This record gives sequence, C-alpha cells and structure tokens, in this order.
Amino acid sequence: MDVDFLVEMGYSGLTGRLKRLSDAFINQTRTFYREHESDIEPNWHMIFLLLQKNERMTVTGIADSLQLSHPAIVKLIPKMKERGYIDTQLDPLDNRRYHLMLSQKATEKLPVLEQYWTAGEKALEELLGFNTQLLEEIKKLEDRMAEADFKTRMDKLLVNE
Amino acid sequence: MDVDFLVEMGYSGLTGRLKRLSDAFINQTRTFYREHESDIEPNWHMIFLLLQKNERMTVTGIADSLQLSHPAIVKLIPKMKERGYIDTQLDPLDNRRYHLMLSQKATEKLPVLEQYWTAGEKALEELLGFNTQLLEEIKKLEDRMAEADFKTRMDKLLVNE
DNA sequence: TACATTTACGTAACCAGTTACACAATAAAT
DNA sequence: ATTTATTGTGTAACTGGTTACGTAAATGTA
Repeated sequence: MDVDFLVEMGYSGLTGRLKRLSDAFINQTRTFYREHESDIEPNWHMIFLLLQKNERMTVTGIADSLQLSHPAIVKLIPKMKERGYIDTQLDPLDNRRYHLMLSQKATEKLPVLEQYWTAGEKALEELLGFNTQLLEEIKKLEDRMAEADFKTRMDKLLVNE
Repeated sequence: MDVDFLVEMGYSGLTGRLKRLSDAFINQTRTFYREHESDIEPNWHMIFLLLQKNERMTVTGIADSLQLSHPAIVKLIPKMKERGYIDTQLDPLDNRRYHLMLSQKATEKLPVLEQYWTAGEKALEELLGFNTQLLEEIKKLEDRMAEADFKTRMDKLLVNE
C-alpha cells in the first residue's frame, strides 16, 4: 500500500492514526516482553511506576492517577496477582478498600524491567527525533480536551439540527 | 486529580497518553452517534469513505487501505450488513473473495452522516488550535516507525543483554 | 439513632483491535 | 497435468478499554 488512506483524509483520518499508533506501541511492546521471557503486559508499566513511587495504592487511587475507569484496573489485578507481581492487603479501617503493593518478585525483577523501560524511552526519543515538539502538541490537545471535549465541540459545531 | 501521572512521566507516559486520547475520541464519537439516533459505530467512518471513493472493495482491500488486520474488517461486516449499510457480492471470477458496497440505506443516510463528520473535522481543527503542527509531528512519527518500528528500536537500544 | 448519600469495589455486556491457525480457491512452477 | 505456493476469508483466544448496574461499607444529616 503505497498510499495511506488515513493520511490522505487529513483531519478525518487523525483519530484513526492515533489509534493505529497506540495499538502499534502496545502490540510491539507486548511482543518485546514475550521475546525477552517477561510475563508482564504493556499496560502494567504505569502501575509498576505508580507503586514504586507510592508503595501502596487502592484500586480507585490507581484509576484516578492514570485517568482510567476503575473496572479497567480491577481487571488487571487478578493476572498481576496470579503472576506474582502484586500483593494486596485489606484496609483495616475501611473494609471496602484494599491496598495494592509490589511483591517481592516484582522488586526483584525491577532492575531488568527498568532496562526494558529505558530502552523504550530511548526508542521513543529516537522516534520523536530527539525533540519534544510532539509531546508539546499532545499536551496542548489534552489541555483543549480538558476545556471542552471532542463531543461537546461536535455538538456545538453541528449545523442546523 | 490535579496532577496527571502520565504527563509527569515524560517519554514513558506518552504511549499511554496516545491510548487515552484515541479512546476518548472513539468513545465520545460513539456517544455522539447514539445521542443523534445514529446506529453506526465510530470505526465505520473510514469504511464509508473508502466505499464512497471506490464503489466496491474486498475485505483485504479495505484492511490494506486502512492498515488493519483482515480479521478486524471481517468482524465489522456482519453488523454493518445487519444494520443495512453494506451489500455484499461474490466475485464471479474468484470464489474466495467478495465485494462490499454501500447499500441504498447508506447512500440515503450519507448527507446526515456527512454533517456529523464535518462537525467532527471542525472540532478537531479547534482542538488542534487551527494549525497543522500536530498533524505534521504525527506524520514524522509514522515515517520513522515505517523506517524502523518501536520494537526494532527497543531491541537495538537494549543494553548488555 | 435512623436514614440518605456517597464511596469502593465487583460484574456483565459491549467495542475494537491483535496473532495464530485452518481451509478452500487460485496462481505459479515443474 | 500435478504439485506447490500464495491469497482471501473465517474463527478462536487474547488484550485492553468502556458504560451501566449492583452492593456493601462508610459518612453525613435530621
């Protein structure tokens, strides 16, 4: 395919291209982990970082920090536990919530994982041409989305309804 | 959530932010369609455009044009047919393949859909601050990904393995 | 203290992509 | 003409998100 239809379509193609890029990063990261005998998933990365920083967090705490819905986190937990990367602990003062923490195994594996993540950062720097232009443009987009999201703007801009 | 952990994390957070943005666009577009009584899904948009341009296309033709895997397209078809937006026709010269085309209903609904899509484009222009900076940076990223993808670069940049 | 509200987590059903595999039909090669 | 390779589609199992709903625990209020 010499021509890229999504690129051809200009603004209309942009959302599809973001999806395509996002999927590419996720899928290639998963392949990378598997080829390097790592039994972790791409979307665990930020949870590891969060729990490294914070020691112990609740489900909603993680969900809020990453701006994901809480069921997204709930669904990760069984597999992370099953593979031995996190321990959980009921909150003694509040029986609804419980705390997640990195396990022994997790802290042992962190040095290797950090090598992978460093490689990922470097690869990303390369892919961004060693400048922060894209990062800045994404930030502007996020900020404008926070002011008024896509749907709000579509509703407003829809003619003669 | 005053602080955004993903933004805080710099390069490491970028892929998650792309995912978050992509999901936001998709989910809000779906909500928009549903509130406007439209029984179409966000990822049908490009297929409509493709079939407007090309009249008739095969499954792999569409997959290649959009740079998706063919099962992604295969899974869309039953619902698009069931809701009456596409007709299919077996290729008389090749019994493996069949052609997809926009149905009567689809062409009837196109004027309304085009209003929605125009609103989407305008919303996107707003969100990009009426300049093509982000589009250009995304293009550069895509081009570099085509040269050497994320995983290839990670492998190469992984130290002392 | 009783009642209403909010919060934290869990579950179900859905959307949207992927890889891996199977298989029949066509095309290419010998 | 037969065999081999390739192509087009279908299916299964997986990853990773969402919304909507339920429920128990904690909190606020009359």
